[in-house]
Amino acid sequence: MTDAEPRAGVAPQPTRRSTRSVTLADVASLANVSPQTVSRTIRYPSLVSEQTLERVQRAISLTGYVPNLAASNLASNRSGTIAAIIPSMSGSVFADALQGLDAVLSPNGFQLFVGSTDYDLEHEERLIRTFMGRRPEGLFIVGTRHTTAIRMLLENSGIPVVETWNWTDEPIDSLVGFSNRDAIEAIVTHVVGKGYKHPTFAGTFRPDDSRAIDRQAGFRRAVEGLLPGEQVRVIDAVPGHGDMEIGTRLLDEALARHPETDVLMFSTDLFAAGALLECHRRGISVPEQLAITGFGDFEIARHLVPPLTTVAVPNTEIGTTAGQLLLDRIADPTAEPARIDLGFTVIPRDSA
Amino acid sequence: MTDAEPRAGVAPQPTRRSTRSVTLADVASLANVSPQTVSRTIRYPSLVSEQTLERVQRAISLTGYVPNLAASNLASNRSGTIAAIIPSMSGSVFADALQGLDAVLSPNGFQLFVGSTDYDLEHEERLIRTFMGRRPEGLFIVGTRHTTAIRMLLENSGIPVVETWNWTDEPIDSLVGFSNRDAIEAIVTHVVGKGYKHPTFAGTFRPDDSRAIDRQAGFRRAVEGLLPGEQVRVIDAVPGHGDMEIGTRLLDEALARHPETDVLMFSTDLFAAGALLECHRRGISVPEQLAITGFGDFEIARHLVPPLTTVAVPNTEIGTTAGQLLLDRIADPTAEPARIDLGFTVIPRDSA
DNA sequence: GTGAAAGCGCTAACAA
DNA sequence: TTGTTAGCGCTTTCAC
Repeated sequence: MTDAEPRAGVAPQPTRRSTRSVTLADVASLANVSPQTVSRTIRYPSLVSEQTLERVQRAISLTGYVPNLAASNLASNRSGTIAAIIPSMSGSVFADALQGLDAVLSPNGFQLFVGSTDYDLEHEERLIRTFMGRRPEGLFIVGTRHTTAIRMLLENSGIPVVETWNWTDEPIDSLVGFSNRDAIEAIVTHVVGKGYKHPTFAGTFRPDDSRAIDRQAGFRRAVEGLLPGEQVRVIDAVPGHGDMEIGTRLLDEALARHPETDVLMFSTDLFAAGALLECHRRGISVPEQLAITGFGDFEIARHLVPPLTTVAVPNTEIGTTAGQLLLDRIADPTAEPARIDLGFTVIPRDSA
Repeated sequence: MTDAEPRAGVAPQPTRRSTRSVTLADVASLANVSPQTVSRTIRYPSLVSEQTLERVQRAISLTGYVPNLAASNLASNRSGTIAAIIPSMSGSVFADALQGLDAVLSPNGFQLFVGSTDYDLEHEERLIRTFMGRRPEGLFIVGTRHTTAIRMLLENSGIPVVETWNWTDEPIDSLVGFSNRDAIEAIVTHVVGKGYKHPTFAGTFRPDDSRAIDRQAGFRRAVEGLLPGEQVRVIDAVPGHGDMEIGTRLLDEALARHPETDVLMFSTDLFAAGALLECHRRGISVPEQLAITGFGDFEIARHLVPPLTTVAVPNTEIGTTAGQLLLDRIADPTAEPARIDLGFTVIPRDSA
């Protein structure tokens, strides 16, 4: 017997290691059917005979078979995934939208890939490029401002894309959001109607955070329209650890730089809450000495003393609506892209 | 010319449609190199000649090639994914951990699959089964209680698993957490040391939320040990919309059922915040008439008036530590599983 | 109702 | 430094 002769009864060396996990073929040979029949049993149980069904199911549970979705994906050209791109995971608003998205998608068999851009469009671009490698069947993204490369990539991707949380006349594909600008304009209109004459707007304005920037623009437009001649006062702070902490810093700065302010309007409820609680501590009475408003209608807004005047926005609904839209367009790729304005609601409370 | 003879110059009909997207082979033929060289150029640029590198990179950008990771996964038996299983996406604590996890994983080329169990172990089981089909290279999971089927599945999965946010002597594999029981015991010890004699514990206690249940157990043990003869008062509420709202309901019930309470201890800061703000509204002075404590050291805790006595737990650090652990064990599968107790810190403030 | 053959797009292993 | 070959585990297509 020479080396060249394979020994009888011994399988030839495989040219590469397998995953060593249970495969369709293993289940098939245990159940004495073809691999194809196992696949059918799993995906279309009604197409196989009852006897086969039973045999295969027993083989599956005996072997602990877990289908390899990468192989399935490759063969079927369907990934069963949706990519979700958000600015940040912490901070509840986007998490709420994700929860809504997942609630709609997961019962329909889609899994969610999540990535955060940290409010950075370059980072967003890298993230999306990587994610596209998974061939997601749909994409959920916060914001309507993107690099031109990403715009092109997504326009040509052939999958449904839902931009969210902003409003634009030129979405890449579908859009589920509201106008942050109009929302701030509405709350400014509300407080001006209440008699306030010297509003100051306060927030953090990262260059790539178009929602915050839209809000600032809304403030500017509202003041110019409603209080002609009035200075447009905007205060910003660098983002840091702790939103309420930022609120107290913004309060400090507003008091120092614009003591004439009669209503301090924040770009989120968390800043407003920090400032309002700081007012308590300093004995500044709200709204008598200084009125305060927020944005977002977080739960804390209605529990604060006094409760916070703010704008409610549809966090969770953005996720569920976008999810449903993606499902519809995956089911029927000829469906038209949609533009859904979920709007906002000014919530008048006692802080202004 | 018979039917059997292929016509000269005409490729045989493909037996199935391709994905119709750009492939390695397309790039290769454009660059006049073999597919393997394209693969190498992408993955190990230093192994190809400068000239080839340039040619291939030009071909890639010309074609807009995006590698198909499902194919890569299948061929290499490496998915580049980590699965993360959390009870809920909304509510910042787990989102913070996810953020930490992603911060460590994503620079190392891993993508995160996220699923939420809604505090339901059966749901968790279904979720994990589905996720395993993606062949994640590691698994991050909140909690140490799982169905026995899942325990077995994960023990035999061959991938590193990190359980988090609890403490146990029998983890499936690695563990990064702290003892919720000890944490509550510590804060009870603190308030008893301050002279309080009639503590009541309040929270929501879902059967599958072992963290909340551990906290309740810690309270019981502490009271029995420190205040012999004292009744162990626990109030629960059904989970609902709005944590602060739950806090006000729990306050109501504590006042009604246990008026002797001198310190009301909540299982999370959010409940405590809701109750504390409700006390303001009702003119109940804190801590004079009623002391209040929380759990978690959320940002709001130090901004409340009076600031909230609570227990700080390492939310984000759980994510980063678990992520590092997963990376280490993926790099070196022979490494020992680790058990890391990140501990907690009682934060004495003025609310108790 | 079931099976055989081919191939999805990539990488491992080996050869040159 | 580069190319060739043989799969990874599944689904599609088509035949029976």
